[in-house]
Amino acid sequence: MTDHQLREPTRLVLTVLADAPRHGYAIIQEVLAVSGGRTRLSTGTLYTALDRLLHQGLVGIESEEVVGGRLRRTYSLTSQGQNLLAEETERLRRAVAEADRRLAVARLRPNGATA
Amino acid sequence: MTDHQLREPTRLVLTVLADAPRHGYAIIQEVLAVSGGRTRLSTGTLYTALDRLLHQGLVGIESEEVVGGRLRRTYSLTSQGQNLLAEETERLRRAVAEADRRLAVARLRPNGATA
DNA sequence: CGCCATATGTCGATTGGCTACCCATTGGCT
DNA sequence: AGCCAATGGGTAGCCAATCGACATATGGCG
Repeated sequence: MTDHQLREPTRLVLTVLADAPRHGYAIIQEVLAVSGGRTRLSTGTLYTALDRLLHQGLVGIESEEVVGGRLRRTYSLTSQGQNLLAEETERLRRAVAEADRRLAVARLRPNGATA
Repeated sequence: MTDHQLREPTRLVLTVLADAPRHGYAIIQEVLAVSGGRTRLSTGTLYTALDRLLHQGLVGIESEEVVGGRLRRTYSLTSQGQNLLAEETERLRRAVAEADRRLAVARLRPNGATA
């Protein structure tokens, strides 16, 4: 199925990787900033998500450098990831329009349509 | 925080209940229509979601009628549910704008996606 | 009669996310 | 010296929502 069902944390990871490659910690900071402090990505969520996205080919490894005996990876969005994010964004745009439309109807009749 | 993180199926249920009360099967049909046949809500998802949403006070029971020895419930969005959907819609609107902005940056430099 | 649409529901497995940990280093405050 | 915050990367176990398959019942069509 083409039904991808991205959840919010995962979608935000792809979003903040869209304009520039970043390493894990930077992704967390960026998501925090973008969401206005609302979405705090935990490391548990992030690294398992990155692992999953790597296997799905949605993100790739930009570079690896050894810092203090540790591997620091910088991740980037693959073209496949870009396509998925673009599709998902279109889907959301439609969902937003639909919700707006229906919420407007609801406001016209404050007590609902008596079935 | 009470970070609700609505998943897509749940959000679509609230969306199609926004303009009019509907019973379960009608919700499934409506979601299918709205999504252009893309999102097929399974009954497993729907009825457990409705149960959850009832307990959370986001949807209410509009009416109940007995048809063929069975209870047919018609659900409606509560004002609390309306507020949540409105908030969620605003959040999504910002997310869409953010994704658009970053995807535009990505298109300006096609070198990034090394994959 | 079999099959499909309508209609409501349960159950087990899977997925993804979350909390809570683990590790290391730099730097500032007391 | 002892501690905390920030930077940086990672695992384990538990939980909630979703998914797929099944169960059940009525009524219409061929």
